[in-house]
Amino acid sequence: MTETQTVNQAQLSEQLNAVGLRSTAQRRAVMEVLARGGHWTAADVFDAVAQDLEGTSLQAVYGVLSALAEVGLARKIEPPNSPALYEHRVGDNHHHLVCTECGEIKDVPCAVGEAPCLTASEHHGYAIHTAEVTYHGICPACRAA
Amino acid sequence: MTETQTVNQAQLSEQLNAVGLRSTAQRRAVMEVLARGGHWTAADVFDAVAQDLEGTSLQAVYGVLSALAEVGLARKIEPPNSPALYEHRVGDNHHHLVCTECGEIKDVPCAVGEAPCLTASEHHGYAIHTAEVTYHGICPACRAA
DNA sequence: ATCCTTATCTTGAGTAATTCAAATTAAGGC
DNA sequence: GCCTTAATTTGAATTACTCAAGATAAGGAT
Repeated sequence: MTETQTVNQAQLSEQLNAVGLRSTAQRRAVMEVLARGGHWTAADVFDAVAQDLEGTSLQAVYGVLSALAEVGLARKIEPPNSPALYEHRVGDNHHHLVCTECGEIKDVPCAVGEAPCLTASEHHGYAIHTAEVTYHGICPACRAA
Repeated sequence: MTETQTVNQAQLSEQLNAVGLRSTAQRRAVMEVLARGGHWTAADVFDAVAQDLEGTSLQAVYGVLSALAEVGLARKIEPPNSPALYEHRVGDNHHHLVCTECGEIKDVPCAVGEAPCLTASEHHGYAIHTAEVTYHGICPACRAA
């Protein structure tokens, strides 16, 4: 496990340096947490990070998360009625399915192969770089209730 | 103009009653504002309403907007880095184009005829009722700068 | 037309998520 | 191992929104 840790740390440092960010303990810790998969609020990440790295501040976590999102190492999603969520950015273009009752969020692969909705019919002169699809529905558990 | 006002008021009352909501001055005022088109924050609506209808509270505006959104007379959108926006619900299924620099938001008609992305490839048992597409890009003004 | 019930609005306070700013600390090139 | 500058800590502030109790007004019944 110490071995694995070390390997990860080096990989994380590389990733950070590659995008021009300094490799700090806080950033590596946040990246490790996100790498576990799933969707995390800033507070969730803070709690998880605090276990490994005592004395980290919530503000630092906010700063790290937005830095990572800015350079594309993490993805920020902002669902209705929920604080912002962050996820480890895997290269795929996946979307989100959110339950309008309980707020649960699931990943769904991009509907038709790659980026079906990436081309807006009228782009108003915008240089479009991403398209995000959010499906709203009711999850099985809430339908039952 | 008094004539037009009267007509609008009656139409608005009908729309409200049709969905089982009481027709109040505040609700009609908010509906008139939204009918002007564009995207409005709760605060924007409040400012606009306050000119016609003195003594209206911001909380009332919040209440009216969520009531209207709930019955489908208005649509709520929640863009990144911006308070929630409301727009008059026209029946079309249009989407939004948001500038990642300045936050400006444009409407775009649904890309391929009707609801191209409405069908998620994996629905995880959810009953999906809407799909929302948000395009992220840079507006002409910000590209120039 | 007036009363009565209940939805809606007002007033005032409270909260959660996030941001700002000044001082301190630590990365990484020299 | 310095030195510059980015990043973090600490503490406070702000924004967007929600909650709750009492007052008001819609709209059906009388």
